[in-house]
Amino acid sequence: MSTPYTRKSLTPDKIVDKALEIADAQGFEALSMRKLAGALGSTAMSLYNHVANKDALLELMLERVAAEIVTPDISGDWEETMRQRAHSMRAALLRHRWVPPLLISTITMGAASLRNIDATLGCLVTQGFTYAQADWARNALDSHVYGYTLQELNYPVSPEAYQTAAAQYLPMISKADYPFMHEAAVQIVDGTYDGMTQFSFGLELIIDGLKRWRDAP
Amino acid sequence: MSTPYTRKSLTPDKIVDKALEIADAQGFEALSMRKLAGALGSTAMSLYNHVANKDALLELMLERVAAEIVTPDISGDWEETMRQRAHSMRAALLRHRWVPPLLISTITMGAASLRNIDATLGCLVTQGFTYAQADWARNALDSHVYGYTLQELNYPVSPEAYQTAAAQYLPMISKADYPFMHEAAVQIVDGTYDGMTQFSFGLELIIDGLKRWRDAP
DNA sequence: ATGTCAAGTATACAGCGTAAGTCAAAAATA
DNA sequence: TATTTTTGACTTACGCTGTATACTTGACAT
Repeated sequence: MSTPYTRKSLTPDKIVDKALEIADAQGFEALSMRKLAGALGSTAMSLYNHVANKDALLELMLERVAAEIVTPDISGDWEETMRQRAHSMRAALLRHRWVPPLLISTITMGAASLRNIDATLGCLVTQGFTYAQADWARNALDSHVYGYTLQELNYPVSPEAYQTAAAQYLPMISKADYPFMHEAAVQIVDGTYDGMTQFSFGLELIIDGLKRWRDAP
Repeated sequence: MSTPYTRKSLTPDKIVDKALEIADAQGFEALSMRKLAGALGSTAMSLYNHVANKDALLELMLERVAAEIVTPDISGDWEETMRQRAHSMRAALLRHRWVPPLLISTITMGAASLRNIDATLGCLVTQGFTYAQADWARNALDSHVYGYTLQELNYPVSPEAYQTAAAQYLPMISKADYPFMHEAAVQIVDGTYDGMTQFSFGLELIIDGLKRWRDAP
């Protein structure tokens, strides 16, 4: 009855595995059905026996990524729990750079996402937040994660290279047109400022504000 | 005298105009070079006499959007200025829903973007922030704008329909699997919570935190 | 009047997602 | 065991995409 197929050389799992591998390594635009099939030693149309279409495949991929995010411990200290969740979200987005652009066009309402949201609300609600407050808090925290990571991914220079990059670009930043950016670049070159924005800065700002809000709404 | 078409009927400006029109109305994936040319009464290849390629067109489009954002008044009160800038950024992103997905893949370093960033730094720096602080502050504020709008655009239900949508989906949110989301939905249905997250909430959280940080770093 | 140059157009190519149809192997049934 | 049914893989084909190449045409300077 439930004897496993020996002929199934392709399975949804294997397909999603390879799709993630390709997207992570070569970017999302490099992921075509033909290429994916080729990497699996098969042909494009064979994939459609296991995956409805490319959008469905995408949703499976996003669900995998969602599963990588730490599920909040409902009884854990909310501040530390939210911190960990935010950092693991950022890590997942950086690991899979192709995800952020898709977060808009694709509504991800898979089990992993829902479970995570539920646990997040749960953690906050059991520690003094109302449901409305918990929803707002999660929204504000997630906004920071998404927005910060978006900017981080967009940034053309790697953190180690800020100083040399600033030195290189400095002559191109017209002091007349962009006086403040120019001065900022100068400060990065001379070491006054290392040029690194920090994920934790905004995160702690928000956590701190949430704490204050909960205690004195 | 009038020939069937007058020379130079196409200009970069006209092309970008129409491209924005199509993308705003029908989404980004609906914008193809052939379709765009057709809407301009021309053919696809004609566009290439005025625009290097589709990516270059995109950059022009993004630059137009960037120009819609309020340029901070350097001598204005920083709190109010940042508030206005954030709101106008969000408005621009909502007006052009196709933008956010592209913010990652396309580095926008056009004049309008640079001018805005420069003015933002300037406003903060002239009011007591160091350059490093100003950079962090801008980054945190922009993170909120991008992240919040991203979630807002992704959300499948319009704000007016939250209550009816919650009532509709309630039976589908398993109380066993997602107890907290279930309760949240209940509270939206019974009116305890209107289900609306608010852009200003997170924004004020951050502004408040920045103020505190500047005064006691 | 003629030559030059820029703008418009036609054709073509490689790639895409995927609908439709074919075929052979595995599973179910007899 | 023999036969039927189901299913996964494959081939072909269609309409779409961005754009390279080559050709034509209109406008203007000499």
